[in-house]
Amino acid sequence: MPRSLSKDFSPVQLQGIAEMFASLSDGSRLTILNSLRTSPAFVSEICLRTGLKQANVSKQLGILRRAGLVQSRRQGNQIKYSIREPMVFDLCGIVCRKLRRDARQRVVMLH
Amino acid sequence: MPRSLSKDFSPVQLQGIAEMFASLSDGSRLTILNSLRTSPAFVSEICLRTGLKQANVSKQLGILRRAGLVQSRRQGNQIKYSIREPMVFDLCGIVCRKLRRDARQRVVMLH
DNA sequence: TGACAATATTACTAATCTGCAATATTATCC
DNA sequence: GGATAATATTGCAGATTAGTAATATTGTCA
Repeated sequence: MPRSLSKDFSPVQLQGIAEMFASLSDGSRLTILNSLRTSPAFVSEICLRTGLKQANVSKQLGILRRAGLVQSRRQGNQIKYSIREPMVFDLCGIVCRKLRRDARQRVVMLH
Repeated sequence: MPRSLSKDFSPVQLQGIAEMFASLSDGSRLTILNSLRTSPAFVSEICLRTGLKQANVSKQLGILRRAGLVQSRRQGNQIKYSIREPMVFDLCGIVCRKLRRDARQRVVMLH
């Protein structure tokens, strides 16, 4: 079905979508997601991988979990986080390609 | 190529991606984009379609334009805005499907 | 040129958000 | 139980944001 014929999003949908994008609109949170891409990790490991402070990592993980983007499971003393929604990397890929397109075009415009 | 083998995003890329998501993280802006989906429109038409105030629409259009999501072209007295990046609706679609999945799963969990 | 219409910008308030230090919670081990 | 380690939460300062009213800009037409 061509895009032009697909249905509009409802106000409720748009609000939900906006909130999901808000969860993804912070560099630290994307860094954390990216660090979980290779493999699940404990909070302390995420701190090491990203260089972010523990309190900050916990806070951002809470936001990501409430958004349904990561999941956690206790393992003894520690809590292991993992990606719950791999589609987030699809989103990032789409955006990243767009950013590259824009950058390339900006180069051309200067010639 | 399986996702697990694709390359990480660089810090610079992640920051850019986060900023793009930030542009999309507001209900009014998504409403404006959605209103432009059917057809390009003048600012005054966007106000009518969305019910948003003129100053607000202009402000949000500025953010969307700076993000490279819409483009504008003057037509006499008015300025016509149009979608510059249809991929934004792909993003919304992906997120929307995820929200539906989550909602459905929440229903199941209550049984 | 002057009046008018369409859009952009500015200044502002209220609300929200990030990162941090300090503290609380939870589980393990002795 | 008490000490310790891992994680979560709280309170806070500084920065950012959305929406608004008022004002500035830009183009059209007489």
